[in-house]
Amino acid sequence: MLDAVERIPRGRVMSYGDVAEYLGRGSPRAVGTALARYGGGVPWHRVVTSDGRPNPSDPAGAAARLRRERVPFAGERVDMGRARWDGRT
DNA sequence: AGCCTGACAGATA
DNA sequence: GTATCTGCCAGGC
Repeated sequence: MLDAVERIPRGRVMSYGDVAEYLGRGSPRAVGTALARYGGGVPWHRVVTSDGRPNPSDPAGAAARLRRERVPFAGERVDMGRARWDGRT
């Protein structure tokens, strides 16, 4: 479950729905819940919403980390389509 | 089992 | 652009 998030390369991000799809099971909510409960020790800041907005919990911190990792930003949002990771590295 | 809540997503107005 | 509705899965009571 969380390994999917751990696999997200530097400079890329994945939406909750993408993680769920990548895992092949669950739903964005399940991913969110799982991360909220067991999300310790994983680059949770690389998980964003489908809009490209960082985590509702720590948007500022996540945005800062993402910027630091050269994640393509589009204003306050992450540039999905470019930063979105398919899972093929 | 049923009911409520939550780090979500997509459609519609 | 925002606001609302519905579907989804997991966890707590």
